[in-house]
Amino acid sequence: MKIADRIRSEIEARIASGEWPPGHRIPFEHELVVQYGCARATVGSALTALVRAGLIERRRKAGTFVAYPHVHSAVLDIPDIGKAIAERTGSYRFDLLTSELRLDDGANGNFASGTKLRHLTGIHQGQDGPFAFEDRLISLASVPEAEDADFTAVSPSTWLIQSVPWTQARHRISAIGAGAEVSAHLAIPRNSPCLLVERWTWRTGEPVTFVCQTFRGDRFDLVATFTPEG
Amino acid sequence: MKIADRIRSEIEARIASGEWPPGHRIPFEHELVVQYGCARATVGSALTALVRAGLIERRRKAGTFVAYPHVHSAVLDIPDIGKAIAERTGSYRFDLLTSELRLDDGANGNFASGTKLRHLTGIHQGQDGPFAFEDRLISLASVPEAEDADFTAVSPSTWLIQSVPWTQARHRISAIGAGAEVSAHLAIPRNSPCLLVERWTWRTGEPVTFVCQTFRGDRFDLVATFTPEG
DNA sequence: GATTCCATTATGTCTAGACATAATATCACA
DNA sequence: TGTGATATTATGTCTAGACATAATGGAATC
Repeated sequence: MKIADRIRSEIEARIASGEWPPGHRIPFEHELVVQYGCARATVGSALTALVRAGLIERRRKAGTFVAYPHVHSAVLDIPDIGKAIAERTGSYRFDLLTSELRLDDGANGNFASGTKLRHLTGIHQGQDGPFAFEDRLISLASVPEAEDADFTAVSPSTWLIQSVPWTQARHRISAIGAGAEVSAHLAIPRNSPCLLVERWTWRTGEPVTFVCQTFRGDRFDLVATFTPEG
Repeated sequence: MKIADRIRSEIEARIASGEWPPGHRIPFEHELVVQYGCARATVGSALTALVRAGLIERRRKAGTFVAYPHVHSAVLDIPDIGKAIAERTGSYRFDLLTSELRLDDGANGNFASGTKLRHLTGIHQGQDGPFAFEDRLISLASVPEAEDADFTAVSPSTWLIQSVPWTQARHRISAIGAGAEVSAHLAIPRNSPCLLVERWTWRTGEPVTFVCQTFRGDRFDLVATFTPEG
């Protein structure tokens, strides 16, 4: 095991066990250097990792302290839906419902008004029926290749992931009742609880795609984990 | 600006713009050393940060390559519910409904059977009525102080965050219809869509608390963002 | 032609130390 | 007494280079 990792995990353990409570000053870097018999840069990299993980705080001249716990954020796995469904049910298919070209009417508020868009809708199908309904807009200004792509062969999600390197994304996760369209496509009663995931994706500040995915509430959930990132 | 940050952001920009597409080999470290006139360790730390952000991949002997974009993960803000509601509606209150001590019956599957537990239920109240219903178990083996804490004064979430440094958490997010209990407490019709957040929290591998929070679907959503962590 | 072995090469981790910066405590001076 | 200059100290960033490790391409061998 790397020296830096050993230092990090030993400090981590002391914090987790409560031996070093929040606010406690941990040994100075030069003390750790002596204790572990390594260079200061090595200690430094271990401490930097702990800062990233939110476990400690470093203050010049004062020293390094165990951080007060705060509501962190967790890492949410944004699964490749196709892969996730295939793993869960054994098979996966994307059924394209509609595909058209149109200009942004300004209703969505994030594409520049008048942007040429490809508008797609479709169903993510698992082994035993529909899993999710998808409604997607792709900016042809950012991704001109999307105008001619064949989305009956590859699902839009997969195609985009393989074709467009994106740099920023924002997700909104909420619960809604199935509307008329969704209930018909997902074969569930109207107003059944569904998980709605809306995702905006940007590349260099330019919006690339906006997608609304409506999942059957009884067949899907998201998992997020938090660990002091190792 | 730090040299390492400059290197990082310039590489980032080239990737984001598409100038260096996925699979492209970026300059060798020793070339970047010459280009930026800095030490190899500095280049290395910039590249390490880019690896963490998932933008590049380094292979010994082969070089460093722009990573193929993949559905990664996003950072989900797990809000302090009280704070979030207060910000959104202007006021917040936690109404404790029930509070009892009991032994784990093995039904939950994550506490050791027979663990002494504190079982709490209550309502998160916003300006215009109930926001969420909470059902929580706290392990008194891990947090003995919870036996005597007064949860009418401080909400359990707030109390726990301030008292117990936790190290691991797992969240499951799903959409469900309001059951009898929830619909009564949240003043919504039965089967209304709700966002269900279940959270397990551990400390040094020991389960600390398990909470089910059921949010009114029409009043709450979660936001997750992804950016190549800067 | 196929396989094994080896030198080469780029990254991975580390050392020892330099200089910068920010925060603190102390001391001199008004 | 209060204030500001100064020395001290711990972290922040960086350098120059060492040695380790893994992957690769090609040479030597079967």
